Amino acid sequence: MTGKHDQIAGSLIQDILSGQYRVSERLPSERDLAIRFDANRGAVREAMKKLEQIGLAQVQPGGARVRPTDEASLDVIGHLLTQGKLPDATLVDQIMVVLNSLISVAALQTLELASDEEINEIRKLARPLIDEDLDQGAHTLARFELMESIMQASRNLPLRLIARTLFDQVAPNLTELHPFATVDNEKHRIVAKQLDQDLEHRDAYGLRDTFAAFLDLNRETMMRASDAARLAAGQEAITP
Amino acid sequence: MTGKHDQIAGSLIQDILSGQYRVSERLPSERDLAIRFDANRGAVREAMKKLEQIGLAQVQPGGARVRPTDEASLDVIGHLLTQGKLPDATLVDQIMVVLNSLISVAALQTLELASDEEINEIRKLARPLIDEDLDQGAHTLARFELMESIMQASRNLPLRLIARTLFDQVAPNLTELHPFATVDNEKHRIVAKQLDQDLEHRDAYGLRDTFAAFLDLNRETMMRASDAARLAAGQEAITP
DNA sequence: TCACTGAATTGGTCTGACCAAGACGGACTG
DNA sequence: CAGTCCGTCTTGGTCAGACCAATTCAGTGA
Repeated sequence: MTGKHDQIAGSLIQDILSGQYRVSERLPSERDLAIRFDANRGAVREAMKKLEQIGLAQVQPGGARVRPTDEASLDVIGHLLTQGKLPDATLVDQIMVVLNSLISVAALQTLELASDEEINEIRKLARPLIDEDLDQGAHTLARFELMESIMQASRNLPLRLIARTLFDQVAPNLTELHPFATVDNEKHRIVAKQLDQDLEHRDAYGLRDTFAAFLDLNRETMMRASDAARLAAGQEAITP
Repeated sequence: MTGKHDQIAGSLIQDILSGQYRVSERLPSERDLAIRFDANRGAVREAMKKLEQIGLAQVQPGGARVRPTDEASLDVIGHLLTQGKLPDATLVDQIMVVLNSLISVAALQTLELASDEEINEIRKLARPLIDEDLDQGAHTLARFELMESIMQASRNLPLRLIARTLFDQVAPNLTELHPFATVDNEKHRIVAKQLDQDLEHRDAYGLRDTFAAFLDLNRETMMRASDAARLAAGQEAITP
């Protein structure tokens, strides 16, 4: 079960992200919030602590103040994605761009340092994309799993932490896009095959380039899904 | 003043990072910790909350357990850097690699979207590297400021958040390396000039490549500094 | 040997209280 | 009248002690 402080934090995060409070504006006092949420001040306090850690608020004796979103922690991304009913296409695209860039690094470092076993593990994850005829949801999941495995195989700790954080925040929002995703299995199959070969031959720069192609395809797919989803949402709003 | 819960959290973080507890091992109970740190359970609780948010511990009814470092949040980086007396050269290098990769993206996106004013702001930060004869510390600071400004000028939110987080965590540890840094001002001057021109002509791909060179130089400098620092520390340990 | 049960432990929440650091309004001064 | 200074009020930080529900874990019984 989600604790009370989580509910409070979630509510406050949503309030801030939806623009209820202006930047540098003072949030209600812990005591007031305790009354509003019918909770103990301790619970509110923990929620505030979370806001502070996420970087959405700066809490000091005298009062807590709202901080600008772009000075927050990476963890806001997830909340930004969740906040609207549908993930923001622009934001999703930006994330994909970042992943795209990082995966290039990961590809090089992984092939340089990874053991044969590790590489085989990665190749295993590519197999379904080559052999099987996955539906949209399973295909998307498989793609992201493959990407993540490359990231984690690199020995670069910051890289891995960033990758995992981003994946963790995107993943929950992915399911909402599944119904709208139209995956071109054939195109992906070709690229996946190439990936598999690059891995087999430990062709680092080949792998990097192939992954670039793979991710462009992926990015395209995600964008199409986002657009389709927004379109559907718009129609739904018109004819409810 | 640093609050009591911060001290407790700091102490626990150091304990965990230095391997006092094995992964998935149970931490002492909040009550025990309260006694050990001569604090109220509430304060300990806030510290535990911080550990959880950083991703170093998973706290559940029944007990808090240690989580593996590579499943933590990006914020551990700072603690990892601070933990030893000297920043770990490998880790610093890994961070540089990541920044290197991200700045390529930022360079492209910035030149595409940034206004002339913004670009002028960035160029202003490059000037000292070209015109002035900075000492080691000032030079390093100027380099990082320039990098950060490019990142922030890109409209890519996740990119900016990652960049700022990394910079924030590296910055405090930078000062310790200053005495050991040997900067080749001439080499940097040449690259900085090229950067300035690329910016002026809005040559996106040129800028990206120049930045790559700039960062390789930077990375090299950081590595040398790290090595020198460790060497000095080693000697100090031998002849105290 | 293994599944089960019950007591002890642990985190989650609550009430109520005190202190010191900031915020804020009103009086005082130029 | 504008600006400064000071006292009060609010706010976060910490503390003490208590109860509940979930988890552990040792001891029991099959």
